Amino acid sequence: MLNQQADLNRLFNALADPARRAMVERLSRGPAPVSELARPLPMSLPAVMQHLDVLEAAGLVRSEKVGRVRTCAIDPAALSQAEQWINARRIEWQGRLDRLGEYLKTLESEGGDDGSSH
Amino acid sequence: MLNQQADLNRLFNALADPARRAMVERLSRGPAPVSELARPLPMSLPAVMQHLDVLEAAGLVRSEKVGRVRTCAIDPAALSQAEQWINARRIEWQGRLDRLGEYLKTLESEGGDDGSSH
DNA sequence: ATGATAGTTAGGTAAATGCTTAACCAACAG
DNA sequence: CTGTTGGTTAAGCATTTACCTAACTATCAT
Repeated sequence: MLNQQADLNRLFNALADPARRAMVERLSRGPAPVSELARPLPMSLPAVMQHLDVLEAAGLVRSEKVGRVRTCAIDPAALSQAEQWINARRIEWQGRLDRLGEYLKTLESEGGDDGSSH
Repeated sequence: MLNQQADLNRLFNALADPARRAMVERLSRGPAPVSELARPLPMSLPAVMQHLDVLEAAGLVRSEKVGRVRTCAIDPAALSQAEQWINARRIEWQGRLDRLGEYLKTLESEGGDDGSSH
């Protein structure tokens, strides 16, 4: 899917803000109402709402309103998407370094040359 | 360190752009000069340079200029910092869900009640 | 019904982002 | 020396972002 890209945009972008990360950190320890997410943050409630919108659009958080309180919770699936992208990159460069290491080792054992030829 | 926060800001922010991710993906497969990073991207060279600046500021990429060509390579350490943050969150909510599961299990085994009490 | 609590909407603003073009510099090739 | 390649700097511009305040709605308690 080409929208994988858009997903990652929203995801990483959501995580790029300290207030939003703080919210995710709080929610990682359990669900919470909006006002509790807002309390430690040095900004107005409407500002927190906007951050919450970003988090929901990124799929990191879902929320439901019952009575007059909206309770928020993390959605673990989204985070693991980001993790997967990072992981894929690690595999790539690690594989490359491994192959490079192998290559250097074969050079080493293939005769007494110190490799400084040119 | 409080600057851990600033680091994560720069890191996730750097990864939030598709052009920058494309550059990182390319570099995961091996070093490349600026112009090669630029070639597949639908934008001007100066624009690519700015993205490169962002990636370097985030510590994701380092580069060195020899002659007139600047060669870029990923710096694996930075990526794993992002990974660690994500991982820490996973541990938290997973631990919580595990404890919740345990709790539900004790409720279940503690008598023939189906749990729908009140 | 009155008032407090929890959240939402609307509208505005200052700063940051992601580009652009044009001009420029340094290295190397002929 | 001249032109070309690879990169860089500068300046400008449209859009987005991250806030704010003020006003408003809906629930719940008394």
